[in-house]
Amino acid sequence: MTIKEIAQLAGVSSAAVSRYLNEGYVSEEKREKIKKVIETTGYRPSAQARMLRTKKACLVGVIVPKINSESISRVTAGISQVLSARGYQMLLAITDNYSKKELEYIDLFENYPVDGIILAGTVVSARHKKAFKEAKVPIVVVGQKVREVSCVYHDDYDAAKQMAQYAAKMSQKRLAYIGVSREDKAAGAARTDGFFAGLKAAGRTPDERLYREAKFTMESGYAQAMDLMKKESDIDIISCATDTIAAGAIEAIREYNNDHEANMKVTGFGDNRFLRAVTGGITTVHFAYKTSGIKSAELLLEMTEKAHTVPVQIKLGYEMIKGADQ
Amino acid sequence: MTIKEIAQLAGVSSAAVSRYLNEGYVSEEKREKIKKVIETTGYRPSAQARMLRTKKACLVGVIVPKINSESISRVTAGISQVLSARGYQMLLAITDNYSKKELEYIDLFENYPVDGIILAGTVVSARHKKAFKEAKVPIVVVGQKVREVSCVYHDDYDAAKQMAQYAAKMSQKRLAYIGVSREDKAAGAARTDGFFAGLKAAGRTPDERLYREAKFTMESGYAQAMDLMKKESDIDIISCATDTIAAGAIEAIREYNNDHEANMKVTGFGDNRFLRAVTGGITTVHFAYKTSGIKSAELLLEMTEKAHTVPVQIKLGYEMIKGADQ
DNA sequence: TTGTACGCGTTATCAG
DNA sequence: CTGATAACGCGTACAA
Repeated sequence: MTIKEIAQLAGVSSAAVSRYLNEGYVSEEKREKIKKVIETTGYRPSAQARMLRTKKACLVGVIVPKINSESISRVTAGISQVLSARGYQMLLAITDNYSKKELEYIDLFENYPVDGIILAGTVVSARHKKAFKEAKVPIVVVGQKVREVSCVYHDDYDAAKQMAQYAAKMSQKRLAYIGVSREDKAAGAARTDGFFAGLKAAGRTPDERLYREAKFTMESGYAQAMDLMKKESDIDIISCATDTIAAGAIEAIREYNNDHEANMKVTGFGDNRFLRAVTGGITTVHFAYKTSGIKSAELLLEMTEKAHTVPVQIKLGYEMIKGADQ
Repeated sequence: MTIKEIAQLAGVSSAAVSRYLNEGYVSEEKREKIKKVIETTGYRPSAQARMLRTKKACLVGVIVPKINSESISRVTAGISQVLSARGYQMLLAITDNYSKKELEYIDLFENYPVDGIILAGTVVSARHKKAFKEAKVPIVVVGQKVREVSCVYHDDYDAAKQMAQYAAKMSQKRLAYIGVSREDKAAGAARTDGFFAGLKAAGRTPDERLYREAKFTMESGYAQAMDLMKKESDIDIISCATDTIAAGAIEAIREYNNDHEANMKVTGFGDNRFLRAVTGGITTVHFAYKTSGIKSAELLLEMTEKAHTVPVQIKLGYEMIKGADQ
């Protein structure tokens, strides 16, 4: 079904049909005819052809490191909500944590073309920044603070600082921290720095022997927590950079103590609902992930419409969630 | 940057550039020239224009009820893996469990047009079946058994039957089941029927007072488990239709017993990794969700390429996961 | 208000 | 092997 066929069936020109579908400017009489034909044929204009002509794709590319993660899926849900409400479609790309793929997808989407790109960033390298600068379409980074383009991020530093102070109060003995690579400025550098700043503010001296670095997986959290317990003694709190890592740590603690009650607490980041329900709640930080998805999508659409030039940085707050064990 | 400009810069025709980019059929001399120009300009052909011309979008529409769910995100990860390996992009639509939106998106995607649609189905109504029959592009349903189109689904009935027999062995007293709406043939009807069949096979008489129906959320699982404990006594096992519901039940049990050790066990479906790590593992069923995503994408691409006509039904097996508590 | 004609960036055809 | 040229389906100046 093309617009021409519809025009023929309705006995009008294709331009009239096009106008009927878009602006207006068509007499009541023809409007009726066209309407009838469209309804009986179930005609729907081709989005492709329209895009080619109008240069407006109503399409946004979303690049995420992985989809099987609560934080990311909440961000994605927020993005999707805004996009679909505004008639946009979402082209989703999953990079499996390959930084290189992020660049490939930015390139691919740019030339697709999409109207804009939302990147749920992990590591922002120099090559990323170059790509941001040269980008032909608006880009919004969510989850990381970036100077080159607009971004929506969380206050990781302050959250971690406050968390450390909480944890210091809870701890009678030694306090360990399992972080992630500093390459990730948000979950890595900011949380680690904030955490150690919090420790100092609480009058504690950070101890390198009590610091471990994990990947973003439960397995890795499990391994690092095990390592801590085997090599160090008198730890009563293991603070983790994510709830996923915390889940691994909980598993490790249970196993290390042969299912007996252990005198060891775990804290996390992210307020994973599953974890909260099942454990009764550990001390963690609630970040408004869905909100950051919503904000980033709104920001992006605004940029596509108004041709912004000045990058905007939006910092979202957080909420400490006290554990049931505290 | 258009193909014409590239052609001009390289001193060849646009057709030559097109051939260079696709099939071949271009002399070594010109090939060099074109290559150089493309590299210096960073030209990338417009996917839009290509689609319009070739009627091949290299685009697959994926419709899911929600993204913030482990099973769905695993399915999606599988789909994405296959699609990106084969050079396809994924257009993701989230329906928020509105069955009506599924139909809208099918319609939208069909006229987009996309090369095919994967529907992570929940409730398959008569209108769905009508849409399947009238579809102009291949459709694969994942997670539900459907006769009208190809599908990839899990053996929910047998899994539930076996689960009931396990649960019956574990139970000394009364055994409750929290299911979901029968409108969902897979997680609802099949699991419920299988479960009761398993109970009978184990020599138990199903008791309606011990059956509850929940939504697909922790909150709902929590509420139904609470209701069970308040109204019925001597329950020692609560089997749940999903791990998410099971998580809610675990929370309810903990709260009902004021954090004291309860003599009550929970089973689930889905083998949620988070739940396994944190609880030490409840008895559950592992479904190969990622595999079903992979299979459905492979099936769909095969259909787009070979113009299949006969629907294929793929049933995937399952694996019982014994709980640590058993 | 209406229809004609052109162009968006590609690929496919066909004559050279 | 190559280069004009005609589509693909739509939106829109422009003339009527």
